[in-house]
Amino acid sequence: MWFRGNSLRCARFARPLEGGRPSTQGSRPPMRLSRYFLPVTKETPGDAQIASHQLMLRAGLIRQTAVGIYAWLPLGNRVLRKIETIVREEQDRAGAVEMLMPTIQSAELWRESGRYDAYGPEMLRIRDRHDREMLYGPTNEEMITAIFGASTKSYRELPRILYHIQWKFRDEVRPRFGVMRGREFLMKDAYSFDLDEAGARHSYDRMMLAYLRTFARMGLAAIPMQADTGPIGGDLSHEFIILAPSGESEVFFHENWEAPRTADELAVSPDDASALRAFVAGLTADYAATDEKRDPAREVEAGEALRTSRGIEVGHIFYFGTKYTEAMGMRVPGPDGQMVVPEMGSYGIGVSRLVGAVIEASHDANGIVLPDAIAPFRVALINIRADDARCAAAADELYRRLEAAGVEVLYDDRDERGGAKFATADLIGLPWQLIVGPKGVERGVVELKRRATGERQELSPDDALARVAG
RNA sequence: CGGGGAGUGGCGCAGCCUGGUAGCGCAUCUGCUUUGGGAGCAGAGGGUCGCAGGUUCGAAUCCUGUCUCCCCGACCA
Repeated sequence: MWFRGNSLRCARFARPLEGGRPSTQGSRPPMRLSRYFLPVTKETPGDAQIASHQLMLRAGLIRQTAVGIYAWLPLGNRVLRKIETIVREEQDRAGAVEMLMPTIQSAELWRESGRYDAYGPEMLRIRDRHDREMLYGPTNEEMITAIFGASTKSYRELPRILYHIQWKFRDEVRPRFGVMRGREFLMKDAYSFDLDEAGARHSYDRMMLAYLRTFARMGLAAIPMQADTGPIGGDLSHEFIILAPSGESEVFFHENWEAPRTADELAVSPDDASALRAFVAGLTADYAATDEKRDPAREVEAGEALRTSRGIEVGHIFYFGTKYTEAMGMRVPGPDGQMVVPEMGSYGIGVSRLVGAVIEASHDANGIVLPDAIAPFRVALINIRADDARCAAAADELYRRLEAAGVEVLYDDRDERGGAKFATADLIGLPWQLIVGPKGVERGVVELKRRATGERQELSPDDALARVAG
């Protein structure tokens, strides 16, 4: 049996390694390009159509393994994790509680809500060895309601917002655009449980704020737009759209939405329901709607300030009342002793989709231009003369100092020509390039280039470090 | 699911119509020269042409089946 061989291998690995290793190597991933796995290509792969997909393949972020299914290579994985971390921090800040539910679910759960038959062929259905019907979860409303409902015995345990960040699968008829419309995708989905509609609105506003902050931190202008609630049902719903020419849908909005908000502008406390309501109402006062939800009257009102664009959906929040709590039989005794069916909302962010969406919104002719907040490394350290001892020593020294200062650095120490290294650095789009060359070393300076603007300056190594660390 | 297209060294492609020693560019390896924006020259390695049948003296090429992938449409985070 395969597991016997496997356990034998495990046993071998369990033996202590001979000889010692420097502790830093054990605890830190290699960030020297000569030991990294970054398969970049000069030519554009034939099967990618849009810029972000082409660039993600060329820059060695992903590889497709089946239609709509991607492996995340080291650099892509780091971007994914950066985004995930921001999402998590803002969920936590909003008062949501993280958990983790499985990818595989039982059909029985979905029969309770009636969605097993309703969902259609987008659901990947599988059978286990006992011929039990299972599925690879496309979402988790049923599961969270079953779990949370089974252990919640009083109104005193409400409200709650629970979330997890987990892989989902939807068997799209036609996957395309790389990770932006894959079949397997990483998603943050949160579920709120409240005693009444007023409470549910507060939960909704908490998530609205968390979403605005999440996208603001990524440097994205993500616009909350009135949206259809889709097959999931409900009446209060916003899609978060970022603008990009290749977006999947047409959107209409007031020009005030064009400037990205900063997280500082969104510093209201999520716990004060009425203050938050007022704040969110103010923020969302300007018109913004997807194609299906256009409002001619408000567009006339916006007048000259009305803008239209293509957009990519990166998040969706909606309140849908008692649809699942009712179907799954969740009830708790309320303050007056009467049974109450909790009000729910659910809130998704397409984490893996965001990687593509950000790149779609931020690239140029030379490659990806990553926002600082989600860059896999902050600095590309480039020694343009690997054979020059003085350059190598200067670059090695900078590498050590950057790491010591806690700056995430990818050190291009490969035996390549300068041009190839510049091209790679531009392609992968790290925010800063720190360039060490013989001319500069001669004069005791290094060159610092900002990827987004192309702006370069010569600085002493000390000043360059300070600039990059700040 | 309907319509269209493609599978040929790691990547991008030609060859197929008209069957006869499998080619080009990039990448890789070796040597020399080069070294601030994907270097030059010389040499080398690497492909049972997606897979399975069939036709034929002979199949990348023709026929049948099958798998995989791409594009357009309807659908979706």
